[in-house]
Amino acid sequence: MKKGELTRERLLNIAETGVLSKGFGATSIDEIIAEAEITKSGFFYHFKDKNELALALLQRYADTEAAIIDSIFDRATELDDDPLHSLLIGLKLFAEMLDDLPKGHPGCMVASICFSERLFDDKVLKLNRQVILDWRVRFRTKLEAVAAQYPPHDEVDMDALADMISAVVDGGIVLSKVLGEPQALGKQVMLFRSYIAFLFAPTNH
Amino acid sequence: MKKGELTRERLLNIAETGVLSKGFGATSIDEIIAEAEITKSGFFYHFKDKNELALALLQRYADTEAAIIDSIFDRATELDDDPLHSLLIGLKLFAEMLDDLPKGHPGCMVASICFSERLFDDKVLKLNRQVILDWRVRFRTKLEAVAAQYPPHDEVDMDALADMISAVVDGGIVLSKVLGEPQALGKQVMLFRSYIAFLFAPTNH
DNA sequence: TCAAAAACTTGACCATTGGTACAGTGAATT
DNA sequence: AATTCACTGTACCAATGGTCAAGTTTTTGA
Repeated sequence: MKKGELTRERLLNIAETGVLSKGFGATSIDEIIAEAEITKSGFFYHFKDKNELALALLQRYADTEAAIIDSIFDRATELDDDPLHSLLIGLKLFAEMLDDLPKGHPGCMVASICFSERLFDDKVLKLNRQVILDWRVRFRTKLEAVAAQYPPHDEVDMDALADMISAVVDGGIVLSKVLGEPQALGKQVMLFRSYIAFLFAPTNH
Repeated sequence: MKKGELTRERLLNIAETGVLSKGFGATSIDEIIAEAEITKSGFFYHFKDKNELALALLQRYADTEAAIIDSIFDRATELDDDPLHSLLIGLKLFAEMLDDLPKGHPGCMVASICFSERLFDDKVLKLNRQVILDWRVRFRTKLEAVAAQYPPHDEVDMDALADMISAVVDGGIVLSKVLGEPQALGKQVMLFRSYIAFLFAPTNH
């Protein structure tokens, strides 16, 4: 890796910690450059403004979260290849992973941007939307595989159901942060899992 | 009502619109005073700083939201006094109300403060926590009444289940805002309702 | 109706923040 | 050896959140 890329990564790491814990506005460029031991001009050499920083931060965040989710659900499929069981196992592994995070989930970049003060430009907002849509596709696929084998016991909009995991995670993060109870997030995911179990429960006849 | 209180209300109204749509940081005092046609000193006569503004905003928001929820669920109990049916009716009325909001839900003040840039003082954070806990109590009471009559088909933590409505609403607001789909919120509430229906479904034997 | 209190205005000032502009420099790459 | 990369340094700008002191008008209660 080149030297510039290393500095860029360092800046992103520092910025990410700040943004997720305090929000975008509270994370000043002055603060970032002080910690990174670089000058302001150096910072703007890498990111032409805060929009570009947000874009890079969001992209990186989305990629790493997607990788984590994929590895968890791949593992779940290894353990049981039935779509319903694998989904339920995946959700449990996911909840356990969230519970095991020592300081709780660091925060959701999507929600941080959503509630952020400075209005970002279209590029950032579009990417934010895309991240949610990617999660929708990711879970919709799994849900459809489940539904094909286990007909749901309620008429549900599959997109909305797929979105529910995003909603529960984001809502759970708000709960955890506001209540100061890191385990709150994992519990919410387990409740969502409980819903999935009911919705697709095999009919014993 | 005294004149000062009227001005204070006007300031709160303007600030609320700004904060819920753009976040705290993007809602500048200059902007608020311009719209209210008052001077900066006039503003600081009413609120000594942004913390006090946040406090007043959050308190008012929590009070009005609580009143809305209570009136919806009171109405639901009028329609059916069975705890389960009344809860399900209430959730449906709630979802419909959310769908009927012309511009979608204006946003959650709790989440806005949670993700807000400027770090608020302890008073604000404590009140934010209290608002979530009030919702917990409000729904826990209803859920316990349901559980007493209809034993749940899964071992669930009642506090977490009560918190789930907060999580789903906050998460749903994020979804609605990021996707630009105001109906997303109501759909999430309906999915939560679907879960409640499964969880407490009467056993037909 | 009159004095006191409430509800402001005027205006000066300050630190922080995001950002721009531009000239210059040492190290790495080609 | 030339060029590009990855910065530093300095100077500057507007907006924002706030503070302070002093003065003025408006309301209100006795």
